Amino acid sequence: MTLDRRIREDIEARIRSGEWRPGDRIPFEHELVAIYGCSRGTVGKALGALAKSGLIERRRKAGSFVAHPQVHSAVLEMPDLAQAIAARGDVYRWQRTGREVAPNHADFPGGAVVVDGVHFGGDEAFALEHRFIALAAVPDAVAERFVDEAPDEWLLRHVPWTSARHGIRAVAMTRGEAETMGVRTGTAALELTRTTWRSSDMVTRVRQLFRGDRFDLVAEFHPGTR
Amino acid sequence: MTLDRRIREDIEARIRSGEWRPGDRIPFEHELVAIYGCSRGTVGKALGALAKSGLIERRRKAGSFVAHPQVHSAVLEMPDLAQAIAARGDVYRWQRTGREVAPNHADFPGGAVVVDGVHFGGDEAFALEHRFIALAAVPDAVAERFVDEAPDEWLLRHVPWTSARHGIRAVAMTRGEAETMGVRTGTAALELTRTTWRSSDMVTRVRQLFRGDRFDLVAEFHPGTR
DNA sequence: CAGTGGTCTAGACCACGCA
DNA sequence: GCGTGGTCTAGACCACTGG
Repeated sequence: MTLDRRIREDIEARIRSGEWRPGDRIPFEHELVAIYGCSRGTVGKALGALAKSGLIERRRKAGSFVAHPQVHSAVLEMPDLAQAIAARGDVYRWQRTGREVAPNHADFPGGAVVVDGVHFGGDEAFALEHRFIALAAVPDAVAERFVDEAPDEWLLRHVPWTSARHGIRAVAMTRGEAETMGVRTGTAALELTRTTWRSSDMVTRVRQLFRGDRFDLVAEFHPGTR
Repeated sequence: MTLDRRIREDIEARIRSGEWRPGDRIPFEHELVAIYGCSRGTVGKALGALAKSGLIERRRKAGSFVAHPQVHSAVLEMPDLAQAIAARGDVYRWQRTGREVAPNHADFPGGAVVVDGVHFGGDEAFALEHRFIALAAVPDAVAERFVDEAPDEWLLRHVPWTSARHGIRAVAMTRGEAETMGVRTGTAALELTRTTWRSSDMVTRVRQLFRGDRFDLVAEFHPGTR
């Protein structure tokens, strides 16, 4: 156990136990230096980590204070479909249902490849996918058929380090969607919309539709544990 | 601009631009020390932050390497209902529709308070809520009516620093739910289930139901920006 | 204006793991 | 064995800001 971590966990335990309550000032750096018999650098690193995780606030001249809790953000595990399906014990399969090139799409200067397909788990359709891939950012995509490999896996190998924005909604399936999924029209579905950038260039935009009764997302929030 | 941050952004820019690709080794600490003319501590802090954010991997004796991208987690902003509704320009209102004490609930040793209610935005029902509050962790809850104040706000003031787990699904509204929400039975709804702990004690469990067409969650993923 | 946190330095020792 | 990253030290200067 490193000292840095021990200091963090000591302080976190006092906060979680209620011994130090929101708004309370915790000991100054130089006091913690005396308590733990270490250098200021080590204490500073521990407090810095606690501040980054949102558990404390630090103010010059005033000291460090227990922050007021705000359970307003959580880490959401976005599913890798192939893995999620494999974890359920099913065999994953991608089936492309359509592909075209849109040379002039309003949202994609330089054009886009549009791919439609279905992610299967065993014999059941697990998710529908409708995807745009920007040719300006990923010119290689124009030569790719996406028959044997799903676009997400292909993109992961061809486009390094992206950022993303996800939208999550509940929608009723249209008739065509429901037919493909093998459920009744109007069945509740979880709609995941993801836009992905590399630096400031849009790389891909995808809409994935999951059966509401077969799929759920999980988000964890553990301040200080990050 | 601090030097620590400048080093981080330099390296991140080279990774995002593709100059350094996944799997590539980036310069050793002592090389970066020479490049930036600073101490090893500063370089180490910068690389440590990049590693924590998942942009690089560090291995003893081998060096630091550009990680392979994995867009599998994102920071989800969990809505504060009152704020979310206010942001839409509506007036927020909580209406309790039920409250009882369950002294012997299987999941809550020590019993629980069970609260039902509706979150309104203007005249429209925005979300339904069904909540358990563990009396073992929050004994004060037995005396609280939750008429004037919604349980989430009350809990925020009475139970500091919790961790939580969220589940997100799409469901079809039951007849009773749909009537309360003023929509047709079977309408798609976003179901948010949150369980909250303080240390290892379960504090509360809530199921919130949102109209799918009036509500969406947003999750951002920006490696290195965290 | 005095004391805090923010940042940085120039060392040090150590464990690990590749060669 | 030996070089790497992981951790820590005992200082230092500075900007900010609360009293």
